Amino acid sequence: MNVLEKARRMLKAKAVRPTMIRVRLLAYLLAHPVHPTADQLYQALLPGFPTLSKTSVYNTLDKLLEVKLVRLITIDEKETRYDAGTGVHGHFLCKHCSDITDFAANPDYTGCTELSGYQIDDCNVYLTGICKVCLQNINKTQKEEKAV
Amino acid sequence: MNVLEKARRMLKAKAVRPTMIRVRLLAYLLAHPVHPTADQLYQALLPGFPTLSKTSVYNTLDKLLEVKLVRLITIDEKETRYDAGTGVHGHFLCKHCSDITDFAANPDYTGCTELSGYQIDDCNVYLTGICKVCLQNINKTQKEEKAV
DNA sequence: TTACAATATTGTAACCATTACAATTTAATA
DNA sequence: TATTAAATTGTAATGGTTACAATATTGTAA
Repeated sequence: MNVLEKARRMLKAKAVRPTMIRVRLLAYLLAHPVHPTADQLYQALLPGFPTLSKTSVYNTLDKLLEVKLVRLITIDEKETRYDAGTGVHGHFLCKHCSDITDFAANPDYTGCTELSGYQIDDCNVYLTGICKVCLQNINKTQKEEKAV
Repeated sequence: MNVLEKARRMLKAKAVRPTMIRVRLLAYLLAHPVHPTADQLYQALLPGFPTLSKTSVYNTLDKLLEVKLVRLITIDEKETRYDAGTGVHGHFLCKHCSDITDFAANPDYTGCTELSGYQIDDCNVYLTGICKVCLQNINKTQKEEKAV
């Protein structure tokens, strides 16, 4: 089953009309788990969908958020990112290359005294730092500078 | 020691000039751990500091962030909030009343395979849901509606 | 199929938090 | 006091997001 069909079924399962935009946008998110911004989604879908408007991207994302097929990621305060990845997982933002890496995280705060009696609907774990690749590049550069 | 003096000492310890704005803003954050927005800080400080400008609030926050006396909270994608609370703790956002509650959280992801070799500098845990008080109000309202 | 109503999409303009920048003020040092 | 660096301010711009009205599309029923 290709990703378009998969997206179509996911939408139907949530009783959301599987319109062109919705299917394509969800399919893109499923096929490209890189947490794109709204603008990146717009730019990516535009070639295959020339009548697409930015507003429609936002409308579509709102609808997908509403039925929880998509999650918001606010790890970067500059712009919101979107993720169709299911299941709880954390996000690591590299301050050097701005890439976001997923990692396994399923924290349990039900026993937390401060939150006793609270209804917890959603959980996001955001880490920031420097990723492996950037660390290696930085080390390499420093050695070269020393050598000079 | 009052909170202004405490703020002054914290700034000196970080080698940041304890200017009027910085001392007052940090003191306000220490005394009001409610995670205000930049605009809320501006409105709160303005009466006691009529020449204050919005830009200065942002500049001051940037400086305090730089020396890590303040943390960013991006749990709400609409606007950034600021927190002078020290130590790792999580934030719970009530979707009903928009209040943010702190809770103890000190997750350890150093053993996480996906992040092996990564340098982790900062950690934020964001939960959303409905707080105790709002849950009780909702229940009360529902009972009253049933009674009618 | 056709007509109608509901829903979805689009373009434009507005909104608003944040930032850029240049001018002014304040503070530190000699 | 003079000099210089740092801090503060006001204005204008930036840019992601949203409001809204017009248009297009879809689903349903006759």
